[in-house]
Parts: sequence; C-alpha cells; structure tokens
Amino acid sequence: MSDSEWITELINDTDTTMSEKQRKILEAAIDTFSEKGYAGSSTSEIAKKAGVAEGTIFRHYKTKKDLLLSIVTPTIARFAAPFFIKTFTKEVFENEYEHYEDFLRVIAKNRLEFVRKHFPILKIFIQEIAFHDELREPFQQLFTEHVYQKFKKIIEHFQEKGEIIDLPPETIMRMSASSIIGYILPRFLLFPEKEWDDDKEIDQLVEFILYGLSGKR
Amino acid sequence: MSDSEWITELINDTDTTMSEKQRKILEAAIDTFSEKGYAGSSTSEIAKKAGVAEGTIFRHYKTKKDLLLSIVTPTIARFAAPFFIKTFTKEVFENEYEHYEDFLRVIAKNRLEFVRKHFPILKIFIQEIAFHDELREPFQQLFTEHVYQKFKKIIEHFQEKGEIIDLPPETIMRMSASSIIGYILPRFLLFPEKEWDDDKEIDQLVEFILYGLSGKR
Amino acid sequence: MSDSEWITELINDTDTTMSEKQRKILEAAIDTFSEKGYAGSSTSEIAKKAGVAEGTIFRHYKTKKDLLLSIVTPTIARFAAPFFIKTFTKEVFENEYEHYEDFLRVIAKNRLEFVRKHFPILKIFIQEIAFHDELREPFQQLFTEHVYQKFKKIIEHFQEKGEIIDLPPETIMRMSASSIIGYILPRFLLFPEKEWDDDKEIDQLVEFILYGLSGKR
Amino acid sequence: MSDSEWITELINDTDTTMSEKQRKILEAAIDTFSEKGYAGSSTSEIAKKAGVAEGTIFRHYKTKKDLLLSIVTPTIARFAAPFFIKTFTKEVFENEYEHYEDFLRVIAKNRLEFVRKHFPILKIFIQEIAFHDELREPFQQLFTEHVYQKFKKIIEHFQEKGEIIDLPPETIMRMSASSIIGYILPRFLLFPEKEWDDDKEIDQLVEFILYGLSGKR
DNA sequence: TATGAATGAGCATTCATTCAT
DNA sequence: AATGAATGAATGCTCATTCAT
Repeated sequence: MSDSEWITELINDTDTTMSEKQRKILEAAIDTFSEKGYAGSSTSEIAKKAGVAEGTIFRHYKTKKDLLLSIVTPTIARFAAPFFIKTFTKEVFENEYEHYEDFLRVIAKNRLEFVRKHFPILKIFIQEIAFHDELREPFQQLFTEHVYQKFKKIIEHFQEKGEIIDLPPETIMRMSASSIIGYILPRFLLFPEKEWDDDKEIDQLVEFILYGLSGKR
Repeated sequence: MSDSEWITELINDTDTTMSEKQRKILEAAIDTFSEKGYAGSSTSEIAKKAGVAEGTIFRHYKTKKDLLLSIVTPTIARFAAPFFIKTFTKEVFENEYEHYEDFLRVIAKNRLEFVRKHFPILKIFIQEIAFHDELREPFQQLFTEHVYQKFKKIIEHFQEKGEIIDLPPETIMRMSASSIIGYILPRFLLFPEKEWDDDKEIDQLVEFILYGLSGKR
Repeated sequence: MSDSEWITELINDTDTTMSEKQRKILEAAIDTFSEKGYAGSSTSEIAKKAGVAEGTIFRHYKTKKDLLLSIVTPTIARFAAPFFIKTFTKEVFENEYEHYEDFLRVIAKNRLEFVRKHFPILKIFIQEIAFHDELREPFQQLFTEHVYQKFKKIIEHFQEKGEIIDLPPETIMRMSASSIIGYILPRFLLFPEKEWDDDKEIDQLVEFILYGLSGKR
Repeated sequence: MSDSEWITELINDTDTTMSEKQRKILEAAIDTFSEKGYAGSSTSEIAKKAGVAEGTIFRHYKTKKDLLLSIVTPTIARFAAPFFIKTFTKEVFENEYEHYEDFLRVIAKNRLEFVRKHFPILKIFIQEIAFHDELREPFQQLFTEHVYQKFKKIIEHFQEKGEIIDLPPETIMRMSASSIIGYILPRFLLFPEKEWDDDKEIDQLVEFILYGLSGKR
C-alpha cells in the first residue's frame, strides 16, 4: 500500500465492517486508555467494560499495542488531513484564503470542532506519543512531509503579500499553533466543565496572533 | 504541617539528608519514569539501574507512587516559586517590573533556564498529572491560589497602565503562557538536538506577545 | 466392535471415505505433531496449515486427542500387522521361513520400508506413547497378545532347530529388535540426511545378530 | 568460560549453593516434566508440587525453558563424561582395558548404574531433545567431538588387535550401543516393575555383542 | 541500613472447544 | 459441511511489596 493510499484509506472513515463487539471493544479501550493511560490499563478491564470475554479482544487485535494503534492512527491522520498537500500552485492558496486571518480562523474553528468530537483519542495520542516509536515515527514523517510543508507555503505566501512579519516560517508556525493549542488544552483538558464561548475566544485568539505577527510595528 | 510550611520546605532545596543510595535511586527513577512513564517503569528496573537491591527502594519510599511524588513535587513547587505571593501591595510590582515586557522577559528567561535544568522531571509531571489525583490536586490548588492570583494582579496592574489590552486577565495569561510554553515544548521535547539561539528566540517571543496584546490597534 | 474387527479395520487401509479437507487436516496435524510434539502443537496452527477453519477440525475430530489417536492408531496397528497370529501350527513357520536369518532379513527389510514411508507418524507415536494412556494401553495389549506371542513361537522354533542360542526368548527378542531399532533410529531420526546403503547395512546387521545369537561358541 | 571449563564444572556436581526452595523446585520440575513432558507441564503445577509460589520459580530460572536446561544439561554432560578424551596415546587404552570385552562390560555396568540413579532426567532428555535446539546442538557437538572420537579410537585399537570384525567403526559403535540401550529402555522405561537380574543380563549382553562382532566366522 | 528471596495477584496472550450462521 | 466469532480457563511471566537476615 503506497503512502497516499494509506492516507486516503485513513481519512475515509469507513469503519463499516466493524462488528458490534468490535465497536464495544474500541469504545471501552478509548475510555480506559484515555482515563488511565495505555500502560495503566489492563486488557481484562477493557474486556469487562466492553462486555466481552478477554480472548475476544485478541481475536480482533493481535496485541494490546495493536489495539492502541488501531484507535489512535486513523484519528490522528484525519486530524492532520486539512494540511495535506494536494496541489503546489500558489493560486490555490489565494483562492482558498484571501488573508492569513481567514486561514487562521478556518483552521482554528474546524480543528477545534474536531478536537471536541475526538478529544479522548487525541488525549491518548498526546500521552502516548512519547513512549511508542510506532506512533512517533509515522506521525513525525506525516508532519514534516505534509503539515509542515503546506503550512510553510501558506506562511511564505502571506509574508510575500506583506501581511505577516518576516520571521522564519517555523517561528511563525510555532507562534500560531501554540496560541491555538494554548486555548485548546485548558479548554478541553484542564477545565472542560467551565462554560466557554468558543466563537468569542477564537476571535480574540486570531486577533492576538494577527497583531502579534503583523509587520507594522 | 501547614500549607505555607510545606511550600517553604519544598522551595528550600533541603536534599542535604539524602544518602548516596537514595540519590542513586532518585536519579534512576527520574531516568526511567521520564523515558517510559510511571506505569511503564518497574521498581526492579529502577533498582537495577540505581545499583541497589529492590527492597532498598521501599525502605526509602513506602510505595512506588511515593517515589513518584518525591521526585515531582519539590521540583514543581520550585518551578512555581517565582509566582508566590509574598506581598499584596502594588508598590512591589512597580518596583519589580517597570513594564509588562520586563516581567515577560524575566519570567521567560528564568523559567526556560529552570526547564533546561529539570526537564526530565517536568516531563514526568506533564505525563503523569492526568493520572494521579495526588499530583493534580495540590498543584491545582497551588496554581489557583498563588500563580493565578499573582499573575492576575500583575496583568491588572499593566492593564491599568494601558500597556496591555483589556481582555479578561486569564485570557491574557493564557496567551502569554501558551506562547512561552509553545516555545519550550518544541525546544526541549520535540527537537532538543536542534541548535537553538534561546536569547534571540525569546526576544522574538516577547515581541510577539507584546504586539499581540498591545492595546493600540 | 470386537478386538479382531478393530484390527481388521485398521489394517485394511480404508481411508476411502475421507474428504479433501479431512485429508488436509490429517496431513497438517502429522506435520505439526511430528515437529513440535502433541502438547506443543495448537489446533489453530494445524487449522491454518491445513487451510481450514478452526471449527472444522472439531467437526471431524471431537477433541485434539481424538485427532492424535486417529493419526497414530491405524499406522501403528499396520506396523505390527506382520506379527499378527493367524495360525498356531508349526508348519506355517517352517513354510514361511526356513532359517531365523530369513525371518530376520524379511522383517528388517519390510519394517524398514514401512518406517521410511511413515516415519513422521511413528515419531509421533514414540514421542507420545509415554504420556497418553489411550495410546499405551491398546498397544501394550497388542504387543503382548500378538507380537510377543508370535515372535516367541518363531524363536522357540529356531531354538529347537538349534539355530539360535538357548537364552530366554524375550532376551533373544530384545537383542534382535534392539539391533534393528538401533539402526532405524540413527537412520531416520538422527542423521536422515546422510547417505545410507540400506541393503548392505541390513546384511551386516543380520549377520551381527546371527553370530551374536549363534549357539556355536 | 572455555569448553573444558564448562565440562569440568558440569561434571563436578557442585550444587552446593542451592537453597532448599530451589531444590524443591528442581525436584518438582523433574517429576512433572518426566511424567507429562515439558510442553504438557505448567509452571503453576510445578510450583504447587514444590510448595512455593509461582513467582519463586522465575526468580531462580528466568524462563520455563531455562528450568528445563538447568535440569537436563548437567546430567547429560555427566552421562557422557566417561567418554571424554583426556589423552590420545594408545598406551592408555591398553592400560585401561585389555580386551574390548572389558571396555564393554565396564561401560555397560557403570552407565546402567548412572541410568538407574538419574532415569527421570534422562527420560526428559530423550523426550525433549527432538524439540529444543538448545538441547540438541550442544549435545550433538559434545557427542561428535568427544564421545564419538574416543569410542572410535577404542574400536580401532581392538580392530588392530584382531579382536573385533573389520566393519566401519561407527557401525560397530551403533551395534554395541544399541544393544546396551536396547536393554536399558525396556529395563527402565517399559517394564521398570519387573524383577531384573542386571548382572546376568549384562553378561549375556556383552557375550552377544562380542560374538556378533567377533572376526572369527 | 541494606539486602534479595519470597510472595501471590495481576498481566498479556494462547488455548481447545462451542455454536449460531 | 464448514465457518470463524466468541468464550473463559489456563499459560508463562512480571509486578509491587514484605520480611527475615
């Protein structure tokens, strides 16, 4: 399976062939891994929560790590999907987003939406990426080859237009991303129960980034 | 032991009473927890790495979790130390930092220095805080009662002076902090082997935050 | 089913009613048991090797042990077949073999041939007879009631003719058999890849036994 | 540890450093492996029989296979010990044994004695050698480099003296050995409860081999 | 104080067998 | 007849913790 096929397959979320039991197992595993971490979760606990025999887990997933990857891999691929490079012509960016602000706002909103829907899985990913080469390596590659490259082109495009300051693209990227992530983490991880006005917050966030990065000083 | 005694004790780095073996155990545990996570590390592995018998660990630390807390707690307390409220009068802030920029730069530089020295322990903290009430609760308290309160006063002080925009202090705080953390994490966690010019990067960072938060728009 | 019916059925190699799948299962099981031993083989491995579903094995053989017996029993019965007593009159022996040498040579040659054809199954038998009463008991009976009795009569016959020394028949039997087996085991089990000149070796073997057992000393 | 050191260590049966529990574990393991085979024995069963916790087994023997090797290896080495080549001069053989008969009788008697003492372990060896490379390889080497070489020299020595027939030494060896083994196996494995007059049987055995191999025909 | 043998609950995984389809 | 999902007991092994020395 080639790289792009793999991506295509991951993004089209066609888990249509999953049995009832399999779905229950995945749900229980997401729950448990998310709450206690991978190493802190036992397959027997997951089986009990899923209402299946322990052996059933291993009929569907060869190992516990296999179960982890089956949970995390497709979701992360889909999280990164918007950054996939499909075309390299400048026109596309110009058509896609007239201003850096547009790009930022769109990304912030739809990735926030994605996080809202899939936070437990993303949390597992964040927790476990440090400990599993099988997780780190493919996503490091995915990031450097797709996300980073596309993001960079977008930044350079708007730097040429004079919209954003002339710092190294990865610095711009880091500042933009960390601001957004710096909203997402408290929002979902630390104080999820607080009432958040996402739209207003994102507006402030975008404005903060834009002024911070504006060339006019 | 009252709350403040506890804090005092933690900050004064009184590791003077530690035996050679104890120090070796701590070192080995930091190494191991940092590399494999708490649940993924075994006490026997730590004992072997420390060159002591398995039982020796439990002579010094009642349980494995005790060992974790002994590692993480004092370092985190010291990480937060600069934000401790010792005085509540406005004069102090004015003397301490003339501009928000000064405050930001000082904090960024010395907390970065602290991270450089203690990154493995901080990494353990970040990884494990989600899974252990014994970690989360005291530091949530420490944060809301000290760090947050002091940070808020500082922000309000500079908002009154018109230096920074009139958003809710916690929004300001989040934006400031996440920008700095957004530098620290790639810097130490993702690409530690890259060559970083910390001084230049921090200057850019501070500038980014200041412009982003400046009231003049 | 009476004892003699059982024997008759086993000897007539009526595997005619076996389906394709059943044959594949038997083949795979022989392969696997022979290579890893009964307890070291799993039914799932056998199923995979046979290209059938796990359940299919249990449709044909109630249990794993049933499968073992189905493999081993008929082949061992046929291995012992030449020793079955069909008649008890002396004349038969005299007609069958003029000298002990003839008997020895014929037995050695055709049992060697049999071993060549069925070695994997015989190996399973040798390995497993120690652990399964269901194997040991019928074949102990078969041996003491048929093989031993007929062998004994033959030996006594040639002792009367003065061809072989006057030791207890079972001693003669043991010496004859162990010499032959002592060729077969290295030949097939230890060094099967060596080049063996079976005819010459058997000639030497028969001579060795004959001289060893000859009464003229 | 060099080859010869290894041998020396194995032969000197210095299990002096074994704790009570360790001894109990070995005994129970020998019992169980001997009765049910390696694959058919469970560590929990062995632990129960030894009166220790299951974990205790694994403190002394890293794996179940380690336990097997710890049982079998030293005993087999000691079984082969009499065949170790210590000297290569002809004089030694002449002093050691005046006739092939002497050699045969001594070997038969003392190896029989050894088997009597260690039969359960030897049985385990015989059963398991087919399935474990870790067993087969070192003993194949030990056999071809020591036992076979010394045996061959002895045979050639007596062939030169005209005592035994001029067949290939390995044929002589096979016939001698299989005759002896052909006594040992029924003696201990098949009918251990029968009353055996070992001395008389060995005399007959030696005579059988000698006449069988005698050159005078 | 330090040891390391001993524990037994718990772990991920495999097993032979069943049964609805 | 054949499947393969499902089972849950059993497996080899690891774990944090205890305790006699």
